[in-house]
Amino acid sequence: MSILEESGRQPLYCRKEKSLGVLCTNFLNLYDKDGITSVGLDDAASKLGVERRRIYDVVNILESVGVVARKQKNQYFWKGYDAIPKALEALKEEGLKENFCASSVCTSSKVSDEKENGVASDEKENGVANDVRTEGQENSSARSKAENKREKSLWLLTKNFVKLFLCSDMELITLDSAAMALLGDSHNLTTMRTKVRRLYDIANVFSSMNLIEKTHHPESRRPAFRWLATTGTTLNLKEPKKRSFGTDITNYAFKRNRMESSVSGMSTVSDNIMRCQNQENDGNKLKQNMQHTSKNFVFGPFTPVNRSVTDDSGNKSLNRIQEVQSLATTCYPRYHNEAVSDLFGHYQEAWKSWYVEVAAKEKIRKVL
DNA sequence: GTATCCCGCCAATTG
DNA sequence: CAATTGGCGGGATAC
Repeated sequence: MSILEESGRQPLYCRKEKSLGVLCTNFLNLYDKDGITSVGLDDAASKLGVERRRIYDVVNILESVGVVARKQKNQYFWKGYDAIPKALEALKEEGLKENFCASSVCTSSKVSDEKENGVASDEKENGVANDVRTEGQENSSARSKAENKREKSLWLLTKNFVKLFLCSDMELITLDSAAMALLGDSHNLTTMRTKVRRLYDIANVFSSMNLIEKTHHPESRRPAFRWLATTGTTLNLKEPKKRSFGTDITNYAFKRNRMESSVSGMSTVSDNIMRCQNQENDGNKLKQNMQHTSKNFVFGPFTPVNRSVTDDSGNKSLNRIQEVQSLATTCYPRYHNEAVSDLFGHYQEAWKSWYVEVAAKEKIRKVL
């Protein structure tokens, strides 16, 4: 009931609550339990209250890091956090080996386009004799087609994004530079935009998992991301961020249309409200009564990793260091100086293409 | 303004 | 053919 009441005043639609990051967190919370071995897409979609399309996004990204693995249509294996270290290790190796760092021989910084073939025995784990690997001798046509699509997939993009962090010594990477690097050739604006959009998606879920963290590039002040999980022995991620906004894991809410709650269109709204309240689904609602301290609210994926709350499983003291460290950059003082920003604006374009290119190129190559 | 990035159309794949 | 997958980018939000 309260929801209805409140609806009169509040936005009624909050983009942040619908972010992939939040969805990912919920997804993780929902399946990170003992006994879980597989994930059904339909199940996930309904339990989390989102459209199937979104589940694909999350799952594809998570698959790149080993958290889940494709089993069959509509079904994924649940590997959990424990599978992450291994997956990252594999990605790193894979990235170091193949072209990844060496690639920048020519002037155009290209890293991507790796044909993802050759050795391609990228089976994360043993076992799992799997998917469409119709061995045999014939594979040229059928294979290339499938691969072709696979090449643009979120799955691959994610892997490459990770490799960027793992294989280069760049601590800070802007999505633009990442897009640039992972684009390879076509530098046209639209392609870039699309790629960046995807990277935002990926960055979102990674942020929610604390694999990366958003900051700002020291000088340029441009938003950039920093890799948090140390590839070494122990990953210090574990524990995705707590759920935000109450206890409801479902993501039912109003669509983008804000619509004035005063007039028509009420049908859909109330409909949603109904479901929102119910959240009936099963008994496995992970309840975590968030204390609404307005301070500990974890609003979206991009909030600086906040210490706060006495975390249940206190096995993450490792984070502290990095958190403190990042604080410096995170809390970078922001000042709006007309002249400066204006001047900067003029250089922005040049800077964008210049810096991005140089940074990506130089840095990546340096590793080898 | 700029940075983010949700949403869902619709094409490609699968079954 | 229907159902699954999942590119893609328009345009709404957040800051």
